[in-house]
Amino acid sequence: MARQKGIGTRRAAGNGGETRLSRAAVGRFSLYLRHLEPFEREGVDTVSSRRLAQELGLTDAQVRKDIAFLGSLGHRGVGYPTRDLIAALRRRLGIDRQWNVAVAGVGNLARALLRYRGFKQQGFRIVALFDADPAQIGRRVEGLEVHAPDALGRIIGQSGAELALLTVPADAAQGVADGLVAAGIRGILNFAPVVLRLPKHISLVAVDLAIQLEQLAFLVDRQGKG
Amino acid sequence: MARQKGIGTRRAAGNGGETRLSRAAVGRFSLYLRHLEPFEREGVDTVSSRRLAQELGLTDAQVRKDIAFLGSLGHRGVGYPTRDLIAALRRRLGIDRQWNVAVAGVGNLARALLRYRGFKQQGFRIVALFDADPAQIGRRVEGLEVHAPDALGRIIGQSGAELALLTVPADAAQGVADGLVAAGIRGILNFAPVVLRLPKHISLVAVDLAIQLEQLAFLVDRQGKG
DNA sequence: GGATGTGAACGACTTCACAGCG
DNA sequence: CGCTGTGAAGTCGTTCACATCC
Repeated sequence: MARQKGIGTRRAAGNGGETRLSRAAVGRFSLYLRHLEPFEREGVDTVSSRRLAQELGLTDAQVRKDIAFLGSLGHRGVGYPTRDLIAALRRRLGIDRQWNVAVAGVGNLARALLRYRGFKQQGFRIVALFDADPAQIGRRVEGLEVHAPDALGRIIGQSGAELALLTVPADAAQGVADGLVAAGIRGILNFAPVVLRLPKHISLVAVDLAIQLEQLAFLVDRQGKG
Repeated sequence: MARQKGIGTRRAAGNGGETRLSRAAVGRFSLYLRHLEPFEREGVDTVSSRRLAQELGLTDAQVRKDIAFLGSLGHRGVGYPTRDLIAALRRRLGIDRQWNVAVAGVGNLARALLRYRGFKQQGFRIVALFDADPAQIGRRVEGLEVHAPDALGRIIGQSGAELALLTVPADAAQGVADGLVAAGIRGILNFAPVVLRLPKHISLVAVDLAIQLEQLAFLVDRQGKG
């Protein structure tokens, strides 16, 4: 609707060199990072694109293309220095520093996330909890006090949280998300099965568990047929 | 590696008409389905591609292309009948029947999934629980007994579970997955942060929470810069 | 008029294939 | 020789634009 008409979308000259960093590639960066971290501890100080590809189920060319976005840190005939590669990945992913995280909705999912060691390991620190249930407010979960929704603005500001995990019921999600945005949160990881409407400057990643399970059912169903 | 060389991968004739159903499209099917179900209850008996697109943040052309995979069930000048569209989506997703699901690893994440109403609503029924912790074995969670890992073969067979949710710690994941496969499971939804190696005939969907949070950090980081 | 269905254009991502260099 | 880095080719998915039909 209301897009451009005919010739329109011409870009600079030819196709140049610089391709943009694709979203899919960013997901693989996390994969590389997690896979490399044990290597560093085990003293594997060099890794080839072939090895990474095989162990992660990718092609070697793709691994090299991805890593090329981090700069020229490989050595021809040898491979990539594990240490440098990890550092470059962390920098590129924006996790070469600590991120403070708020959690809205303290149910089982939130508790699972609170105990998940992977977050802390990658520099994510959960600093604030919120729940609408009066029975939860004031209680402590994993050492953190649960706050009422009307404390969002104050507590988010104090805690320095920039990211939020949204684990409230579907019908409350949009309202709570709006509150988080008003409180100054910059990005939301949404677990509620609804499509959130947020201002453009707020980043959003959605994880929908029912959709994943449906995808699995589809694949199995398909496997059974042709 | 060890791929084909030159001419290789030729496909039937030209490019014909039939395009394959993309993975991304399947994910959107779930989205459409969830969005449409309330409409049916509210008596909205027709819906246009434009409306769906706007409410889900897509383009109308994409919605039409997706729905075209389900057959020609729209009426020009009118839209799609909600009821038919829902039925076609469920059939295509393979959820026009019940799926029995086993859960391996009864931690907080599993408990969250057990309570998640969206699963049951879409025809997924959790029928068996497993955990390696002796303190859990024999206890009941949400009405289901927790079984020891060595009962996998017997219980999976009895319960008729075809899908499994894998919510065990990373270092146990591959071993438990192998056990699930040996027990006759046909698809695994993996929450452990490892890349599983499975036989080709077993379907796999992976949900990695740390990766999602890292994506969010990347987006926020990027938004802050250029 | 209004909305579907769809070839064609477009753009994004992946793989190929090889030059370049340690 | 082995492995990286990268244009070029290929594949896949999305958007455009319009014929078509109620």
